[in-house]
Amino acid sequence: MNPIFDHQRLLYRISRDYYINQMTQQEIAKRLGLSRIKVSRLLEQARREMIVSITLNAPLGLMADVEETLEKKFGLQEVLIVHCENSAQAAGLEVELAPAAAECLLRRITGEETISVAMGRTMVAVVNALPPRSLPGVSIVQMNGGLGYIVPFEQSTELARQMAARLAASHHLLHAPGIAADKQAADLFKKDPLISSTLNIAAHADIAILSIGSMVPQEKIAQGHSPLTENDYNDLVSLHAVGDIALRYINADGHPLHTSLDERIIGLSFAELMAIPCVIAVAGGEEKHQVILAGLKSGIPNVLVTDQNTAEFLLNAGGE
Amino acid sequence: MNPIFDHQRLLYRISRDYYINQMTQQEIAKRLGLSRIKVSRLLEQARREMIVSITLNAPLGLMADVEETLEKKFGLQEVLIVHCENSAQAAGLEVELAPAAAECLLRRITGEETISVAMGRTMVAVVNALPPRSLPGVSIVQMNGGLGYIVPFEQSTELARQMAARLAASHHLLHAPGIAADKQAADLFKKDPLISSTLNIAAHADIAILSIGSMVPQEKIAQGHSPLTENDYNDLVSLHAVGDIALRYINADGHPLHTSLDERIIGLSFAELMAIPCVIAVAGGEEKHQVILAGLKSGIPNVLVTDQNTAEFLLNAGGE
DNA sequence: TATCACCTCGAACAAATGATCAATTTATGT
DNA sequence: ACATAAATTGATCATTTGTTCGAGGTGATA
Repeated sequence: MNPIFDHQRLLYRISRDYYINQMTQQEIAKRLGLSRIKVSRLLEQARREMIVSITLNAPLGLMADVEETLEKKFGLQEVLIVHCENSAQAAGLEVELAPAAAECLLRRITGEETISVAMGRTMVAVVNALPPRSLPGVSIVQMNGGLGYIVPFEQSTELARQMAARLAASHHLLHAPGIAADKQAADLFKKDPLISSTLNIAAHADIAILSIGSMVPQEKIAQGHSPLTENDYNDLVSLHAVGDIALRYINADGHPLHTSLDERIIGLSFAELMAIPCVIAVAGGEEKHQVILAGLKSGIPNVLVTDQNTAEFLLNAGGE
Repeated sequence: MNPIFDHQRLLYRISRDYYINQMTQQEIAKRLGLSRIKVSRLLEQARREMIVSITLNAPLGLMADVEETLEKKFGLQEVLIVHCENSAQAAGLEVELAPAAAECLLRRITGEETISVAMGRTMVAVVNALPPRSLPGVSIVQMNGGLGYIVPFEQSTELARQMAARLAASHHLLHAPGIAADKQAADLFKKDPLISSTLNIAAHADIAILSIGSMVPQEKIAQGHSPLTENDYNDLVSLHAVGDIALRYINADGHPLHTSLDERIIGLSFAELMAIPCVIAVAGGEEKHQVILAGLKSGIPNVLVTDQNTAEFLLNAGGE
């Protein structure tokens, strides 16, 4: 009987007592006449030598490896990939992403934080996916004025209000348009004590939840179905904008674009968004692939909730 | 996306970070926005739900499961099963058992203990299997007088001396026969200050190492090839003796047998053997199966080193 | 809607584990 | 045989982990 076999036998024995029989290192040491510290070291060796192997059984349909790769690639805290039915189309996709986003948001709420919320269809879906809770210490803060080119802009305000209601939380609303008519008007709004203080609160939120938007087709602008003017649109196109994060337009590198539009926005600035420690971005769909990539490059989002097609695109997209 | 999937996803995610990526529970908690304690509980759940599975890869030829079963069945600290070439025959078997016994003994020595040793072929093999060490704080104590019916009984003393030499340890020797001619002679030996103190030291040893012996065939007695008289033999047979542990004869239930022989023995008593916290029994071979079973029932051994055939026999033998 | 049983939560504590260090032992080359 | 380098050892300390407890919340039932 050679000594290395004896050693292997010991490694196995200790591993079994520790991992299977749930004994403490102290107990094992006493039983086998070793020092506690030596048991610790032998266990480490057993793991190295693969005498102990730990395997994970992933739930079916979970793209855990892709999630992890994307987290590392873009320096994110967390990526949630939702296996969507029809992820090619954005229409309806947000409803599929919303529950995962809601779970993620809820999980990150302990009961005392301030949460900035954006607006849009995705955010509506997220709010609808939130189960009722009693979180009186939480504040929901609107981080952009409303965009009401068809329905009044108070719809965005209503979104934040509803979210607060679901969570039985307090709220800070922004009674202002998301985009003012001109810089003067915007500055005037921002000087309003209530608006200014709300924006300040939003800027110092613990968590932000928002979506990422792609460029709307030119026809929509022409038809007036957008808060952007044709000038705005042309400016953005000339700067190679690919879309926006909370109304802040960015190019493919994720850099913010300073246009006249940018100055008319009543909402958090690019830098303010960047400073929020946990920004949850909820977005998916074929036509948003490029913006989402750009959005991640911007460094603003810390968490991404998306669909599997977008995830795959991001996986293959040129490096960070 | 249903909530239980979200939960599974979370369990998996946490398990991966913890078990694969070696993150601490604190780090995971911070990253995913949970309390540290909750991560701990989710990990526990993940183990319960087999999302985490820990497997051990046993070295080839290791009968770890049998070892464990025997430990539980007989309340032993440790069982070492050696895969012997020719375990049917006792001749030469002790040489195969010895290295494992030596490893076990050595492992249990920290450097300050007292070790009582028995005698016999098996013990000689164990001593020969011991690698040289420098353990000046260790005491080797002879726990039985010598049996020298052919060679002088000092051979046993020599065994203890050699063992002490291998370990560079001090020794306490017993210059007395293992079995005295009659009770008076035995009592006289035991009154000797040196012998009495040595026996006392042996009785309070931290570790004892001994073998288990089966009944010798009657012819050997008749031929005088045994320290036992024919009367002794007949007494033992009438009491259904199956063999001895360190000269203390026992029946199939492991109970000690009080005969005139018992009173003539110079060595540790049954009760003294029982009191030693770690008794390592080294024994194997077909003809010893019944004694070894009885020996384990006696409750004296805490560790058993044996061969695979004996182990299998013990496995199937009637319960403890 | 009120009440009760059950659950979940995190804080505080206790236990278990891992990391660092100095001292010793072991192996190796001269 | 001796010196030096490398490896091992256990003590001590810091970190990590598990347990217990009371508070608060949830849901079922009357």
